[in-house]
Amino acid sequence: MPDTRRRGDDLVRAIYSSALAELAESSFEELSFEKIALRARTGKAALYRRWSTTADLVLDALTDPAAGFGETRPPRTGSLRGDLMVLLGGFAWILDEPHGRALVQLITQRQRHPALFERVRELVFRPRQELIQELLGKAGTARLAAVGPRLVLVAHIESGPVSEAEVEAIVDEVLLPLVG
Amino acid sequence: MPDTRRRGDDLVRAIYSSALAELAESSFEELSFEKIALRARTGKAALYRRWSTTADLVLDALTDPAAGFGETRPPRTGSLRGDLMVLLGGFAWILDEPHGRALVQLITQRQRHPALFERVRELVFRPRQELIQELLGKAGTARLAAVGPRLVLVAHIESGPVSEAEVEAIVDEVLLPLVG
DNA sequence: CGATAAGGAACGGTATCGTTCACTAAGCAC
DNA sequence: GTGCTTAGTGAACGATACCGTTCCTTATCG
Repeated sequence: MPDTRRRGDDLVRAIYSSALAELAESSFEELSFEKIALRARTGKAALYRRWSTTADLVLDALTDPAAGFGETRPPRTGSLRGDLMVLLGGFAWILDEPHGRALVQLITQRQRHPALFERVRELVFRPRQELIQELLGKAGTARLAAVGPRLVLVAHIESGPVSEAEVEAIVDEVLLPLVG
Repeated sequence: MPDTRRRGDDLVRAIYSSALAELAESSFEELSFEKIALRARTGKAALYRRWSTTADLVLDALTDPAAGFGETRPPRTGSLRGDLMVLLGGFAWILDEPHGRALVQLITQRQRHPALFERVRELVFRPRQELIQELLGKAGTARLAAVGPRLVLVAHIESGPVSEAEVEAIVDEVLLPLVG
């Protein structure tokens, strides 16, 4: 039975994954090295050797490209409506993924962990907002470009997973009328 | 030194106040009978005599009219813009009050404490949404009426207290164009 | 084979838990 | 007022869980 003990990056990625999964299921306040180590089936020592707080660990986990927040490319479907649907639909989808639910837990941490919150904003909100602002052209102020992602986010917080139909409604009833 | 020991409703209101204050400063997960009792300068026994979980306590605290979530009356300033400003401005103001910050802590509790979240929705979101929908007249769908409060809420979550100018921008750049 | 680091158990320390106790202030009946 | 009943105060309890750290064993890699 070879390869029964993970090392290095292999182990680190497993830890990241466990941390985000744990975060998605509970809350940042309830995160602990103990639970993360248990879920990753490793010892706490391996964690303390690398990080000194759960905030540091989560910060690294978010930054890791493998987490899936990396690139957000412009859709180019041909129509503004199509592009908005792809961008916001993708956002809604991510929010329901494990690592996306971890993100949702972090948005309430602005005051207590500014660095963590800022990282979330950089990884999730800013790239989408910038893309949308480009799509909207000269009509798109920063505030207007933020409306779509923000509405999707609150919809998710209030009612859970945001359906395609809901995204459609946001695009058709709010965003398009505003720029048309 | 008379009246040094509170009883009944007097004490209960002090407990409610302490619970919401404690919640505003930390998070729902970190709430404990111990902290609430300490802040209210009473014994834990007085709390356990009335509630069995912090969720029950907070639920009652929110429901208490003295908490300040009670009435939300239509503004009637004469103009749609004025009415929207009053409603959304008032909402933004509440979110920065102690009991409003307690509310913000609860909006992430939908999955773990549905009853608690539902109460928050009833007390804060629904009344404002209904009033706005009335204001908008026949042009106002439920989804459209929710846009204002939702944008104010996310603005608060992302950047802290929402200024009058920010509310003005939401009204002028988003809401009014949508119904004009 | 030797150096490194993972696995896992154990440590003492701390926090909160829910409960119980004796004490005494407050409210009520008379 | 006096006395009785109710209930808030405040401290203590043992139980439990988890904290962050350290230890020894052993797999992995060069």
